[in-house]
Amino acid sequence: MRLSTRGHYGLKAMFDLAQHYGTEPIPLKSVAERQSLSEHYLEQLIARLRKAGLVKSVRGAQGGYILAREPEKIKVGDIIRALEGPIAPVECVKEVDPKECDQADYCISRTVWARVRDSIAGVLDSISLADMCREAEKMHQTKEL
Amino acid sequence: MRLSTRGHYGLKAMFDLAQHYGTEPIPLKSVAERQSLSEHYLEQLIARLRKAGLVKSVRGAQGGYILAREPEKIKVGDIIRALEGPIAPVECVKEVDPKECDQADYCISRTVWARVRDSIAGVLDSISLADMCREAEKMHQTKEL
DNA sequence: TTCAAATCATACTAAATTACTCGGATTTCA
DNA sequence: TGAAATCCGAGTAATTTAGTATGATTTGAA
Repeated sequence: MRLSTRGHYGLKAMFDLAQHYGTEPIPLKSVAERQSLSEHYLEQLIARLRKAGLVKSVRGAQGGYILAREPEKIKVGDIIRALEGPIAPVECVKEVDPKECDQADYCISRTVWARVRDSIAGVLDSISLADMCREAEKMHQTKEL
Repeated sequence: MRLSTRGHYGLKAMFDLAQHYGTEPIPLKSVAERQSLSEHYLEQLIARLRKAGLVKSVRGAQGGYILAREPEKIKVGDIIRALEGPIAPVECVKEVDPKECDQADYCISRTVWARVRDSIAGVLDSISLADMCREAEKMHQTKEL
């Protein structure tokens, strides 16, 4: 029941972009450094995020990446689906285009996995990048007291 | 965010044993046939379940497997943990012995994954094999009307 | 007593996936 | 014109997955 590093690193990168939202484009190199990730590997991840319409790129010198919309309107679920595909603990309850087996109608374990899927999606779709930024701010303040 | 077939098949097998609970030991061969699974592969899965104390084995002819306790007292979470290890979308929020990175204290994405983990565990630990048997019964009745 | 049905144990393996690296082409600001 | 950046595709070592193969051991029943 593991996420790959794609989702793991990708969320970190998007959170980093969210924390710099509203300024100039952020080069991947700086994201990679701050988050301690491989820049080349991040390139591949951000390509998926770009194709999913979650970030915009600015090419050339002084270029970089920007969130395609406000942090409030990007949910963690959007990011994870873009990087890892539809949420599904098992193939037969994939959010889109599930491959159901012949016994799907009678399969009780399938209903268990559907509940797990909904529970995961519920959490991921309830948290926005803006929520994460607010939590970071709160944590920072608590630390300073 | 996928479960391996270990958890997937393992739950099916345990559900099969639950449906036959209270009778004689059930040979793996019949479980494998009913659930359309490889018997040899199931052997490996059930070995883990036995080591985890969830099933008891009876060796020799007329032998087989029995749930180690009532279906009411075996949760899906017990089965999944025995087969897949501690529940954790990412390494740093493993239920036991998590490998936290240096920034764990400040890492906001980590708190996201902790919430996902708790949500998954909440669902899995709320469903017992007995619940699944009742649901199967209900489904069967509905179908007959 | 012997046979067959079963569990138990270990080793092997093909295929897929993961988590990258590498090399270079292209774009664009200064 | 050069440096900083994105963009693109290929390659790859390591790991995991999903089994298969082989055989030893146990035990109830004919």
